[in-house]
Amino acid sequence: MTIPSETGTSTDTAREPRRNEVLQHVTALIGEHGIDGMTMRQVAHATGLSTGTINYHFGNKRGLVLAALASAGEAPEGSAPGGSPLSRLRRLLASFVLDSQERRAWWQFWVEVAAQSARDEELRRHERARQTAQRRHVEEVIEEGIRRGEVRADLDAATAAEPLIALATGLAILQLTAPDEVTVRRASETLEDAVRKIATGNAASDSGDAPRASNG
Amino acid sequence: MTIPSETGTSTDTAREPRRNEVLQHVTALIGEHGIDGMTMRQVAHATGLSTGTINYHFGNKRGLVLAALASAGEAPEGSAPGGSPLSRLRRLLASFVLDSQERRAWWQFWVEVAAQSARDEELRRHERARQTAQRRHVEEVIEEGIRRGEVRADLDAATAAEPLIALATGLAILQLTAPDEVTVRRASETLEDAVRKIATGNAASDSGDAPRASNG
Amino acid sequence: MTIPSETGTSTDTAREPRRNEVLQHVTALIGEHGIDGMTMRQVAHATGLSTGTINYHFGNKRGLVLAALASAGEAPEGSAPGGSPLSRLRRLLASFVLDSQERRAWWQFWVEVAAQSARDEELRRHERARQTAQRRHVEEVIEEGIRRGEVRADLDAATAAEPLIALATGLAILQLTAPDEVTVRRASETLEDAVRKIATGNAASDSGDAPRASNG
Amino acid sequence: MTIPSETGTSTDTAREPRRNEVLQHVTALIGEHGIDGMTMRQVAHATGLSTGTINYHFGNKRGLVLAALASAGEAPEGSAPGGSPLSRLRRLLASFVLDSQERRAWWQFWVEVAAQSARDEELRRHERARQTAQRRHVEEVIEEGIRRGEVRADLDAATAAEPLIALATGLAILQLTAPDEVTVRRASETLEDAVRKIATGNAASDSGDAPRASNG
DNA sequence: AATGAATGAGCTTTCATTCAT
DNA sequence: TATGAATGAAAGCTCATTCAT
Repeated sequence: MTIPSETGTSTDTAREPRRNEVLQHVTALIGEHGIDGMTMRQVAHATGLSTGTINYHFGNKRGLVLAALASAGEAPEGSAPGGSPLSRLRRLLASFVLDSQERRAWWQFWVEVAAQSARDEELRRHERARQTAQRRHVEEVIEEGIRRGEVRADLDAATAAEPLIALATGLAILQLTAPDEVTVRRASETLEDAVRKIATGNAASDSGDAPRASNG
Repeated sequence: MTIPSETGTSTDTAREPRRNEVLQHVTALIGEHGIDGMTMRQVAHATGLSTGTINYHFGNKRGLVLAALASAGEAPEGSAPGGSPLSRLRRLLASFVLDSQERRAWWQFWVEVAAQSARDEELRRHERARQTAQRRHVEEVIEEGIRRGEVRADLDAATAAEPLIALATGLAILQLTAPDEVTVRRASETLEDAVRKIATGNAASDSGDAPRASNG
Repeated sequence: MTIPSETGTSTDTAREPRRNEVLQHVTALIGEHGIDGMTMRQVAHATGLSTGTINYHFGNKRGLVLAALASAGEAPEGSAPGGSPLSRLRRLLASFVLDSQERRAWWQFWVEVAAQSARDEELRRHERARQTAQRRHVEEVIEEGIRRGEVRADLDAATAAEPLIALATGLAILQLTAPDEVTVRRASETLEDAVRKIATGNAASDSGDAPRASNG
Repeated sequence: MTIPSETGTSTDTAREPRRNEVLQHVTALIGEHGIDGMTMRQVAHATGLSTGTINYHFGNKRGLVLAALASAGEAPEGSAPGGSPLSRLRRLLASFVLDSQERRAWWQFWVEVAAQSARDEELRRHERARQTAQRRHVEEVIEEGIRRGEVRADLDAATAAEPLIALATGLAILQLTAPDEVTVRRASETLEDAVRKIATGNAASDSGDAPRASNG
């Protein structure tokens, strides 16, 4: 509750540095135990607060989870600004590669939210908003890539973004289920390949032939 | 009691028609409430049995979920045999399009299992086995497609299958989060497009603009 | 149930060799898990029968326990006949020394029955009967010992038996709680000492001074 | 709330008068129904608390039983100080005479613990500690009796204590199994007799016929 | 704002017992 | 006789939530 109104950013408020700290613990705990599996006591213990205090500030468990979802936003380092469109796209897609504990933890959290979203209207709204924002972001990057000549001009940004994200998402889940190095590396290569396929070759390293063609 | 005569697909439909009936209820209930959210009492009520009986046959809730996962196998109508390789591939990918309540229910079940798998070794093994079988199936279909000239010969079946499934999986989740007609139709088109891109055009309709112009 | 009427002994019947086998398993299981802790399934598994069969023959769990109590009678080797009165007494008291797994198991069974008896009228009757029989047995042995001049003539058999058994019983429980060699040896010595104190010295090995006096 | 001012005996009566109240109920309930027979709901009902509260404070049923065992310590009025050594010994042994409902209840609790101890390492440790403390107490009383000339000087306190307690324990169980006045009176007399046998006659009444005539 | 003891509904699981075969 | 699937009451325990302090 009590979302401060006057401070600027929505992610980290001046008067409530504690709040985000709590929500980060919640995100981690959900990734570790699932939404239903996470208990208020675990949150209390992790944050050093009491269950009473947690409920006092977030109303109830649902409010806490919702707040965590709103706060967790997107995968770490997913949308750092700067660089050419293609390099930004690569960086964004790199956040779908589970090569660090941090990334893996975030995706565990996400898949839990996705599962719950399938049967919870409000959660679904949150998650859909996140996806929409992400898709728009990719669209804009692609559009700018086209303007700069880094991306093939025959592409439609509005059509190309969604499959790209879907592919990345599918690969993320695959890595969640098969958490070995080979799977992670293959996912990374597949995503690089996907970028290569939409690139003109003017700014990207490769424009070669078939994706890793290796047959007779 | 009644020993089914014609089916030879499932693991043990032999003398336990009741068993599979229970597991179908479990699959549905997990899709509806999540694994943690499903209660043994719900299962008992849905099946018309008592909780004692459920536990008598499946050991405990975990055993029940595991059995359901093993039984749920794959998305409905996912791998019906017959037809040309490309049409079989289309049919398989069509099971990732959530255009019926049955499909949607199955994918709700699946995403729940995927979430739980991220933190449960045994579930992960099950799910990984399912994915591996699915990938092999797609690989074989593509290989046969290549042999028959329906699929581009420059493709490597072993490499092409995984991204295809990942794309489809990502789209399935997208449809779960945004369960509207537009999203479903777009997912369907994206998958058809993906098939078109690997087809030669001899057997399937072609839109001509392959991601990159086919090379020598 | 169905106690055969025509066969001779009450302990082992001609037509039902199985019955006593079952009850021995029950005795062992009670010693291992307690009365409440023992389950009908354990009995079924141990005997190779089904729970239905067990209940068919003994009515219910209570009947089974009662039958086991009646059958278990006394500590193993407790009342083998033969030998002089004093040696028979020593042999009987030796059954209170937990120097074998068999004895220890029996006493675990017994203490469980004793605990339950404290709040179960019928069990109490059984146990009291066993104690009475045991006391009479000791009384008779002492009386014969007096007649033969092996036991001090100033003793009253009716008064001396009970404390002797009580001492032995108390020591048995002590050994149950402290199952180490020292405690067992000390119990054995204490009982030998008790026998020595009632003996005249004519037939027993010792009539020495204070019981293990070792001070000053 | 109310911090007791004069008692300093128990472990933690400090700021938890409620705790001991609960444990007394537990002791009584175990005596009445046995450890397995006592339910958490019974405890909740008897104490006026909820099962959640009981588990909140004691962790689980096992923790509750263990706490009760630690708290129950010894038989009521067993070790009140004051008086001559022999009178203190008599008073202590009197706690093995089940002539009041309170005593009987305590011994029912105890025999239940003894039974459970036979197959529970931790319970056994508790019970053994209680027995050791009790034996030491008796040893000290006997030693002081010897110093004061009330107890025969040829006795070894370290050796005499254990049989005395074993005898008393065996009699207590006997009274549990045969809860009639005669048995109780006989137990009382047997114990008085045992005291007489170790007394010199200077301070206590003596029947003169020590088990064996005192030697030079 | 913060606490944590207290709650009680509701969960999974066990188990003696029944009964159609 | 013998079976074992089925039962359902009841157990121990968990946990989000409340509330007096």
